[in-house]
Amino acid sequence: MQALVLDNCGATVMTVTIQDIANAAKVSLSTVSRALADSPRVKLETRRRIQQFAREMDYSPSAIARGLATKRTHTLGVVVRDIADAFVAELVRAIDQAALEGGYSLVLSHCSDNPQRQLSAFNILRQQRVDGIIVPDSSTADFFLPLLTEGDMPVILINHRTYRHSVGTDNEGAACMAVDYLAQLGHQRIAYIGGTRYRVESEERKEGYQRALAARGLSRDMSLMVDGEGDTEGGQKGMKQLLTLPQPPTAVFCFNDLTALGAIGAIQASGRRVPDDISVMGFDDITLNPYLHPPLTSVAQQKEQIAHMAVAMVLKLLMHESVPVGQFLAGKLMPRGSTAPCVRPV
Amino acid sequence: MQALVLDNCGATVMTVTIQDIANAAKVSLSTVSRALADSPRVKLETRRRIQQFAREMDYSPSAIARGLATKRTHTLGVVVRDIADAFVAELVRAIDQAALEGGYSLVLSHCSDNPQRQLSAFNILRQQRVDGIIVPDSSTADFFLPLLTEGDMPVILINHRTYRHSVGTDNEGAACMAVDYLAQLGHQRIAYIGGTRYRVESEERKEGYQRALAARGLSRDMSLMVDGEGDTEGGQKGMKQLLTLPQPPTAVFCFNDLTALGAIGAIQASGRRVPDDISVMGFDDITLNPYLHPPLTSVAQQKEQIAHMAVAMVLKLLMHESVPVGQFLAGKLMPRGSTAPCVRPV
DNA sequence: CTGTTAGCGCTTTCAC
DNA sequence: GTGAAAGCGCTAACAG
Repeated sequence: MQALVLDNCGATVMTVTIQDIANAAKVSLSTVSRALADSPRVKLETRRRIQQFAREMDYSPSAIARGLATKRTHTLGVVVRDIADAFVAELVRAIDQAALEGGYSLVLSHCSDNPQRQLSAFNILRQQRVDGIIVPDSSTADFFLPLLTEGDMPVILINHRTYRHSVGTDNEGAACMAVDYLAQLGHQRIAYIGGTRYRVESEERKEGYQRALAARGLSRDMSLMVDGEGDTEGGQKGMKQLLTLPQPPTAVFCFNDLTALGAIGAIQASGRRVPDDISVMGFDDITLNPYLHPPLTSVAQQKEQIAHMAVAMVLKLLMHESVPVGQFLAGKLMPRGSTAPCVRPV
Repeated sequence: MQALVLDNCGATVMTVTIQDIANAAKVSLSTVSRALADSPRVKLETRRRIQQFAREMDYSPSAIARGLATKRTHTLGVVVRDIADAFVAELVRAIDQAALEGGYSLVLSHCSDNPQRQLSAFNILRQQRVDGIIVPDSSTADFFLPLLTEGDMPVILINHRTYRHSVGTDNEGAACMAVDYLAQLGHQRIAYIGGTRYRVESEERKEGYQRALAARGLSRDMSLMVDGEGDTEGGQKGMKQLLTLPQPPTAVFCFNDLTALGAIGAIQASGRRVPDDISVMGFDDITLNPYLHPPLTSVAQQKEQIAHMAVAMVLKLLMHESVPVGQFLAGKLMPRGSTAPCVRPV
């Protein structure tokens, strides 16, 4: 191994540095630095030679030293309440992909529902000197907003329209489309189970829900609008509440797919069937949806696009380029087996 | 704001350094360094005073500078094939928790099924100088193994028994328990849908499956052992194949929950019902299981413990302490609605 | 085209 | 108990 022969530092497990390569190639340290950056300021021949040395010596640049020198770490912080939330995970996957394309990697930080953890998540990312932060889960946004305004680190929130740097889905429009679809199926008593943990988003979807009802001339019944937390349990509770109504809904639009899953559980537990007795519809369109039983009707968010936009926006902010104002993409209706025409219209 | 008054470096957005604090407190830089590390070598009073300054000036230590100086970044790399895989996500969540407790944060890197991405995932983590790597998803292990042996970075694989630094579940034992449970329900024709992507693990679970059959005196029928890839699609395909058998199984044990979900889909598509006609059982016990319809019977892996063991092991390896040989915990049976007594024994 | 030098922000000997 | 100074591995002026 060339590398070993040339290794002039006594220690054995010492990682090879740019200096080692310089010694080996008998050039100065800065020439190596330039050569590795493929700078045209270095003669092509020496450049190749140096790169060859680097390869032979199995050189791996220290991102950390580079970060210290350039004040850019090429890392993005990602703050999630819970990576095990399917939609969040899918978003993070897309963000990682987009980040990789831009030469960035991800530092993941959980913040749970706990203010203390949220603070420590933020501090960790700050100390790690990530170049920017992406928050794919709007349920944690309320906490971060205050912290962010004072810092200079670019932060972008996904699906948090009230924040200036946000991208995501047009929640209201998408929800309206969803509910309109239920109305088209002949449903007249359509309920909404919200997701209080996602304050802003849930309100937007509720707006869309109401707009669709109004457009179809359906009356708005406050008892059909209940709260969930945005998870399976919340959906279950919300649905139970709806089932106690003198006249339960024939269709329910849920804040997200997890909520819908919980709702379906409650419906089946009450001896009713989905979609025969009650149609259920979710939001987000997690990849599991087609494999659920019944397959869950939902409205899909354009995760890949959103992730790309988010990453692009952080990078622009980083370059002090002007960024477009929040872009919110259309949702896409995904009709599946959990919804069916209303068999007993009022 | 005290901090602003004391800020003697011209620039406005300059982050405060240890030097700034030293100037403010009128002590030397090294004293500040010690004080912030709460070293007893600094007089308690000055220590407190310096810490107070740090707080007022909103000082955030640069993990990156510290890393360069100490050669410890306090970050752990996590390589996943797909974070959107529910079990992986849950494991990562637990790892993050355990890492946080040890003062570590996580760098997430996707590697997909693609050798090129796998290599780049590895290189990114190497360049980022993570202190160690945890691979929660054994499906990517085959690729990493070669890379790892030559490096000096501690790497631990979860559920990859053939590797020296591994922790996880006793796959064979857990699978045996699972199949025994099905046998107890009166099933005699029990199938296994494997997960080829998880070569080692799938073989171990298949061993357990066969051991349980043998222990119950049930004959081993090769046609009842089919392949899946370890995802929903694979489960669907595998089940379809089983349904074409002259005498299909009355119960099927699946490599994991996703596979089981796919299998259930195929069963229902064929007009049969779960568990009435065929019982289905998964593995991993993802959190969604109780909310599926029918709720999925599974065998749970002790995710939190495993994550703790994994993190503890990397840290020990890092300290050059001796590590225990692979610890593989027992699985836990989680009987739910997707399995039922066999109604038509042979 | 290449080399010299001064940091980046921190830790850590070594002196006093 | 505190300070001075070297160095971690790299980049980026500034010279030549």
